[in-house]
Amino acid sequence: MTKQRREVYRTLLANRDHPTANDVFRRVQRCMPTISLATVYNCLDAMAENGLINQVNFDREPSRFCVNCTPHVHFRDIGTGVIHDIAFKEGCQITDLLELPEGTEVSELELTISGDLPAKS
Amino acid sequence: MTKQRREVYRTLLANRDHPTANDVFRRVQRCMPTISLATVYNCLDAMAENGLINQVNFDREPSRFCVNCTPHVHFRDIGTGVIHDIAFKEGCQITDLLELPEGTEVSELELTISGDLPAKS
DNA sequence: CCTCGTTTTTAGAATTATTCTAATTAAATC
DNA sequence: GATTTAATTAGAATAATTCTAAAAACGAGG
Repeated sequence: MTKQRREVYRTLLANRDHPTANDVFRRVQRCMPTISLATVYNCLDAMAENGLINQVNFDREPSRFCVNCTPHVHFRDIGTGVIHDIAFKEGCQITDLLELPEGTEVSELELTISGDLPAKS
Repeated sequence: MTKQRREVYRTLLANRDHPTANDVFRRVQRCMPTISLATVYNCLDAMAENGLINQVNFDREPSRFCVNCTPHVHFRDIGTGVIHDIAFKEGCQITDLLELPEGTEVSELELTISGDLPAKS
């Protein structure tokens, strides 16, 4: 654990809006002007490998990062562009819905959804 | 519909192994040596927009393309690297498992899984 | 608290998938 | 068949990410 990693993590916690690596870089720079973009990538990758954060990919867009460690999926509201974390209903296992061979071991699962939220009433 | 688009589509149908744009380019070149990579991207994008094919994204890897138009998800076997199409069980709706606000309209949904298939017995 | 071996950071260059541009060619419509 | 429109081409441009090599920071023993 280095100063840089702590600061990157602190920044992610401070604003849980699914920033890109570049967003994180610009935010961390405010407190730590000498940090480099490569370090931010390095920190994010290291944290993602250790399951501390999640890497979120929408199509060909730049990766985003998410500190929410509870099981959830990502929903992009097409109207606003905002990405929302969506939890599973109680006791639901996505893999139960799939025709996976008996005994398959799932190590990564990423579900991303785009759509429109209902208009506010 | 142009010669190039027909050929790109024919190539995808001939080998349903989730090729990248570059893979498709190299395959189409064998029959049509003057085709350009930009055209392959153009054709793939056009077909994906019209729902004729699917664009498949695993993390930060190059996009892959899939001619399977039935609803399904993608499973990468970590051992072999092969991507398998996995169907849903009868009558299953993934969005039923999620805490989505009543009335949410889903327009895109992508589910990718990595893991290990059971050893053959 | 000093040293040694290891890991991380840094700046900048390199890579690579993808997109853009402008000119040419092909398709479709009348 | 002429004309309008859209697609193709080659190559340059872009942008996210990764790599490189050197310097700095870390952490475990002593």
